[in-house]
Amino acid sequence: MKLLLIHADYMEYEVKKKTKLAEDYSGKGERIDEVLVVFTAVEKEDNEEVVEKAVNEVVDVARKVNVDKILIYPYAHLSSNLADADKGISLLNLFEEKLNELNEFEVHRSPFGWYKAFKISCKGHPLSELSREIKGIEEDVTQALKAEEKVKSYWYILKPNGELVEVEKFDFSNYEKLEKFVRYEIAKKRAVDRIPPHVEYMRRLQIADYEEASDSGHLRYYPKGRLIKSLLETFVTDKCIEYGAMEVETPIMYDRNHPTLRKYLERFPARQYIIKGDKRDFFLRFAACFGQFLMSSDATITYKNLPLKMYELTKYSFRKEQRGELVGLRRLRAFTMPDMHTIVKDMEQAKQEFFNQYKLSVEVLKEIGLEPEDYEVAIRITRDFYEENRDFVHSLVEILRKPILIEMWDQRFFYFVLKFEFNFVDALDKASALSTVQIDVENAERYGIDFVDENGKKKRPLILHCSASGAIERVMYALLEKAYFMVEGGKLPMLPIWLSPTQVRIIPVSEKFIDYALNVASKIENENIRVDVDDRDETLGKKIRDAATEWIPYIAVVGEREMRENKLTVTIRKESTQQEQKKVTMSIDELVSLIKDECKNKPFKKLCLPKLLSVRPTFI
RNA sequence: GCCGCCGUGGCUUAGCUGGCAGAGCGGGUGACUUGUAAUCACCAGGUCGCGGGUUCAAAUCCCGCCGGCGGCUCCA
Repeated sequence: MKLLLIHADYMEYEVKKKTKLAEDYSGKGERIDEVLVVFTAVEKEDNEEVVEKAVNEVVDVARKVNVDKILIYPYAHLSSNLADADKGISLLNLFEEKLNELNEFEVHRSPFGWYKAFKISCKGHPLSELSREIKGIEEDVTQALKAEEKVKSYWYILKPNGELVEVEKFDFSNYEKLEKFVRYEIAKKRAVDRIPPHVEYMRRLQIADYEEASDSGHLRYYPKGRLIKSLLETFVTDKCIEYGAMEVETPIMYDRNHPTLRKYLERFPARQYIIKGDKRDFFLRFAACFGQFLMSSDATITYKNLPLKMYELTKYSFRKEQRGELVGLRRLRAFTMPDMHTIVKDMEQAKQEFFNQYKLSVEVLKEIGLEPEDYEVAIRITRDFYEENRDFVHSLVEILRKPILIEMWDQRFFYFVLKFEFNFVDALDKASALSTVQIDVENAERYGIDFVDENGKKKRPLILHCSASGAIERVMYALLEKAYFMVEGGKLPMLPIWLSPTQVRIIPVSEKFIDYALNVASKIENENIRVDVDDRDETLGKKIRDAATEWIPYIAVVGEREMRENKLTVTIRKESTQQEQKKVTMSIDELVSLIKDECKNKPFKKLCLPKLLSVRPTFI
């Protein structure tokens, strides 16, 4: 809402002619002496709270300049973002009403939507001309946050035997990670003061880096990082399509004032990126929900189409997280999220899908290289839903057979009644959600999504939100943190073979063997394995060391002996320790089939760097 | 967003009670032609995060900002 306040000797206006938007009015106009004129433009985002605030402002000024008459004068020209006429009129009426309620001023209001002539005599003292811009959005945030604060959580552990115990009564002695996770969730206390291992790794391995020229939380990915990310993206996308989802693509920005999106948005306005357009303002999506829900709402869906699964890899989702919360690959403001939505006909089908997608998520993480012991399960649920679906919830614990943290609420505040997350607990004891599935009971209604049932009747479906792996960047974070745990366990850190940028490095013992090395490399390369050759003029020891610091899983040295015997001497990282390297003599074919076997059913991409190390740039 | 710590060649850093900005790695050149975690020599490379202030003099002291890390808060 925009206000222009003029303290006037008098204000005189004459009502001339209707516009299309005119409200009913039968008078001719009026003249008011010693008045505070409030030129007012009602804007799209305005609401009752904005009016309240405007009233306070106006009263404040009126008292300061000591007037007892106020004229509210609708004045569209103050804003380029006007609300529609209905809203304008109703909020102006409210404005008038609220001022009247104070019984302190004589309140006038000139008619909305008429051409009017006016004369005004501005007093010209320092307070006689003031403008005010009033926004309600900040207020919305605090309201929403207040409501959130009121939600009390009850914490339980669901044991593998199906017993539900209060968190305080659970014996954590064999569940160190779960205990850390629970403590993080409930108490949020940590006291580790150092750079997270994955941040050091992501830079040292030339995977990703901060980009100061962008906003915080937007990273750059070097060739190796891009390759890893691309493989993960392809893998998760393939898994969701295999699961039966239809891949779609939707816009990354939406009208801030779109009637359907607005409400959903207002709850979290502080975390939006806003883009100013010519006529409209836009926000950047924070997930694929908007696009897919709008698409679903326009689609013709019948019971035969259900469950209907739609998938998009959001590149990117934007969330303007608080400044102090951003860390490396763990928490970003722009991230890549596999986002699948499933439209189901009823709660039975929702539960069935929830169960299946829980299993899908376990499988996706496992194939990526994150085993069930690498993460902790949390289920968030409303008490009603739990009471009605106790057996179902308990059936979930059967899947992994490990204790689950349960957070229960007396009433539903979020859009879902049930949600699970797989949380990774890192070297600093921080927990981050990877996979998640939620049963949404609110958005089908909000977006007007429906389907036709067997009897030809329109019905409201339920919707599941599923991110089978969680954000891709966060998966990379988890893999790097996991590598750090390997170091702590006395092992050599590494990525899964299928994600290692270089899978095999060929190191010629001296310059004489470069040709042979290239020959070997091309044989391996033809088998869709990423291989490179260290042709630099360095000592063997140096080249071995460099390959090791790059976490290369297979290092093959070639020289006189290998050439003669047509074999490779391969250092296998996975089987080596910090003290001792595991060296195995094997043929090219043996090495190839070893790697092929380890990368079975995984996507492959070619090496995105020069094959020769001598011509390769360093980014960091 | 709030509080605390940090910011010196591409990287890791010394210098910080004010007085010529130093090293190692990496890079370039040359020598060496190497058998499993750093070969040797020489050379180049610095607005000391940015802006202001104090001072004869600021990487060093003060203020503001930007960025990073941690804590709080938050995580649809």
